[in-house]
Amino acid sequence: MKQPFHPETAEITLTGVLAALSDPVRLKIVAEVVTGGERGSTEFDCKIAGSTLSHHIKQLREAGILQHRKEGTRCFVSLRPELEQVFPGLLESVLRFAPKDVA
Amino acid sequence: MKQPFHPETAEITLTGVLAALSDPVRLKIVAEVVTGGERGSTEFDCKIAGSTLSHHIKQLREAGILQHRKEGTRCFVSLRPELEQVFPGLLESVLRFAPKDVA
DNA sequence: TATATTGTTCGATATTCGACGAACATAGAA
DNA sequence: TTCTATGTTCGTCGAATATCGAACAATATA
Repeated sequence: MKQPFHPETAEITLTGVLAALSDPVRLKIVAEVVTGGERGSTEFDCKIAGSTLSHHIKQLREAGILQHRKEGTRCFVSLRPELEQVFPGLLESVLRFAPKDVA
Repeated sequence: MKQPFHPETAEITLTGVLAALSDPVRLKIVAEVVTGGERGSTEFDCKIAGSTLSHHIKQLREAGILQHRKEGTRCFVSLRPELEQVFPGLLESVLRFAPKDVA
């Protein structure tokens, strides 16, 4: 059960986080995880190919925004708690305006 | 004295703003403008070519973050006030962490 | 008018990104 | 072991991005 790579907390950068959030699909994923907690990676209703979804989740994981846990054949993503310590309040400030793009 | 193109307020998007801010050079420019008000475009101490600087300023302008004013042979950029109306508090929340990348 | 200053635009190059399908890997089920 | 479900990785494509130098445009000044 090899778990996916996550960067160190010290490697989380502001520009990296902003770049990861600057995509509507990824913003939607983050918004769902923030409001609903951990989600299986099939539960996001994006009309994109599975490989593309995997790509976006990887971007969010490597930016330090998401945790990614494998369990059996399933994958679960949740918000990475260190993000709030590194950039307290940032995510909330951004997601407050998310519906403008995600809806 | 043709003035450069600025998008309509309604065209300012969250993802567009985040993408524009997800670059260290641009983040630095915005930070300087926010703290120091209007600046001549030669006053940013970035060690990049003038054409590249022009490109970055264009990105920020087209994202709705900066105003761009030409006066004679000089150019002056300042924060676009509509940004605060569209996404109140967003810029402050981001720039609070800017030194981590800009310094 | 001629020259200098200041930015912008253009062309070239290299990189990255978002998207897809196909192939692969892993783990559980039959 | 064989099959099935679930994701990941790979290869590829076109589009976008970052960077530079060179050429250009506009304005002020000599």
